[in-house]
Amino acid sequence: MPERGTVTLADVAALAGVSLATASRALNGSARKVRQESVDRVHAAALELRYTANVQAQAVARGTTTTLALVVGDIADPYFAAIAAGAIKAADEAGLVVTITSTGGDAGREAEVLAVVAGLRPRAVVLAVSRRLGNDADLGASVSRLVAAGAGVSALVSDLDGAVAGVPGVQPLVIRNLSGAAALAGALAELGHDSFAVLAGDPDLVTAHARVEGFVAGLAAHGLRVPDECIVTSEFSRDGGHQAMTTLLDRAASGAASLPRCVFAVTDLMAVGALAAIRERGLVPGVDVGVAGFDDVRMLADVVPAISTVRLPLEEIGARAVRRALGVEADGAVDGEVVLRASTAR
Amino acid sequence: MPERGTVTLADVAALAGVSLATASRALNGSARKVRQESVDRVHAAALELRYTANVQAQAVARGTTTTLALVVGDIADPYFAAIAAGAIKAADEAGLVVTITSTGGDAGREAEVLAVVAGLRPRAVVLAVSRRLGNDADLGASVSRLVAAGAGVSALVSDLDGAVAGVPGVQPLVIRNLSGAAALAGALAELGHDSFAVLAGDPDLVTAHARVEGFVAGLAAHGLRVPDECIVTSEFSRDGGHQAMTTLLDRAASGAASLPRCVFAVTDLMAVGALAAIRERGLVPGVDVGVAGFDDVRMLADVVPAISTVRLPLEEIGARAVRRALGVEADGAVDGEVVLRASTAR
DNA sequence: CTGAAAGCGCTAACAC
DNA sequence: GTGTTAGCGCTTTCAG
Repeated sequence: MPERGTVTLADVAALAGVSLATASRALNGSARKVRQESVDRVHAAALELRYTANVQAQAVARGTTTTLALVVGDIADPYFAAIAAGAIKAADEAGLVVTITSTGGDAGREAEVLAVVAGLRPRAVVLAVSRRLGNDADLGASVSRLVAAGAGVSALVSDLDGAVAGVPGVQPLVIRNLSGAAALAGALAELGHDSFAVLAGDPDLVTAHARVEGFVAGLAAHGLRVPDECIVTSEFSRDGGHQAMTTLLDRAASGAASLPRCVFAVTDLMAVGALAAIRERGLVPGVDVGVAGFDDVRMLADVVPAISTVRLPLEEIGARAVRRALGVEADGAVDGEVVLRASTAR
Repeated sequence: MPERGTVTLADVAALAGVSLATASRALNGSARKVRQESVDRVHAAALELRYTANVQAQAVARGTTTTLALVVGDIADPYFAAIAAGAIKAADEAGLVVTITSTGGDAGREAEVLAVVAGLRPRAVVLAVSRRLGNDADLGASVSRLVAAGAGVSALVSDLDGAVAGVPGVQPLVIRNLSGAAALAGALAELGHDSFAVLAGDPDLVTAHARVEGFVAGLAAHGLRVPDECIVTSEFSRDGGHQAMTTLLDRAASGAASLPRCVFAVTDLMAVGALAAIRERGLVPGVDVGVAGFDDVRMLADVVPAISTVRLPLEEIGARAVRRALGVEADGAVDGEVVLRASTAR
């Protein structure tokens, strides 16, 4: 029984009665031609032996891998999960296997993770991480090492693209958070909303920052503004949204300030938290105070009231990012689409 | 400038003035001892050259990889995403890189995907896919090939575990859907509910099937039963839940049957769909008709009314699955925990 | 403790 | 067309 440990190409070649080289050529479309009969014999042998080529060995021999590395902040986050889904699909279509590493949102781990990724010698890498303002230097360094090692790199960045976009060899896919948020602001203004607050999340996050900037700018274009004290920061999460909204509510309750009639949360998750906070005070979200989010997280479609938001084609973004990294996609920008729903009905 | 293309161990050895062998031994804890001075010189050289070992080459030489393959149904599904997150974390702790492949829920693609996975020669593989009743034979074949190739395999299965659990070398992690659903049924019965329906999802899915069975059995233990016509099948999705619930509602409206006062959806997503359907008819979910789900999807925590469910520690499940595949976890079963909330308040 | 050399499984010139 | 023979980058005996 030849079924012992692992079957190698040599085993197949032997069984087929051809040389290693011929077997290799028969099993994958090499440039060289192989007589049909040999091809058949080799295939038969491979099948009989249940041979599966060792990808690692092929990579070493060829000097190039079939791996696409995807680095995400947190795969459990629906935002990244959706991007990952799109990326996996596109990579699959390109015959690449996706390797996912997670930074856990920890900027410190980022360098470490990228070092591991570099060891993989991926054909391309897609970076879908939560960038923080400032610490772009080291990221830039790690990334240029990847590029030097031959990997095409695509990064998903916000409008405020820092280091990465500047590194040669990087094909950024920029998500236009700025203009998306501005468009949302405009739409809300046209709905007649005129008193706003922003649940800004973590101001150090590039994404959050850009959305706040965009929203404020969009409002300004309509002659409206958000008082500084109405831009409240918190964690970039459901609970952060809940907490920030509670702060606003508390302030109004104590008479320290009036309650804004419309609140923009920089992500749907925060918007959901805000909804809960509003409800806890006995107010009706969407009526007493409007709430808008960003991303259009699918899973939140049934939240009541339905959340007005800026829809981002997440899966498509993932797919386009891999295509960019592979160098087959020219367009490097993605726009969000404003979707008005019941949460800001007035 | 040595920074050209890729830096190899030979470059490092040369710069450090030692042999290839010594450099190799210095860079990773080989059994053999290396003089401290040499170690330092090698490390210095590696640092200077920005050397990163080629993982593939190491794999070929060592005959073993540092890859853990995770096969999921659909990474965009929060259920799988959570499992993936836990798996990635645990793999990371074991020094393994995770490769994710998605079957897209397509049983046909499964064999294909597993062939690719086999080529990766992963140290271990975790199968987190939606199994269908019946077609276990081929899966079993593919899996035993993986096992033969030296991979530890862990599969997440329901109580109704078919082929996989039987394949030698497989360390199944069984999720006790049956008893979880039974416990939920019991809890609802004790709450006083006495008229039930089940939104069964796709009856061919092992998971859905087990949950229905368990629920029915749990009810039976309390002397209650679900009329056959009240077990309605549909897609295993949010929309499926909506549609199935609508069917029930229609029936009641036409006087063909009375409306069950409590509905069990085999997954939270379906429960959400059911909530929406109930609301569309002007009824109040949680009051006019109770709804319970399964999984306790985190993202759905803010849905109103809060959904009673069976909580599954998804991330932990992912982590344990990799530990099982690695052979370091003995316990092969996971229990869900019944969580009663407003949706079944009565 | 260190180096030379033989692989690991496969590919790619380079001959025949 | 097909076989021979170098490698790919790294690990690991086996001698010093």
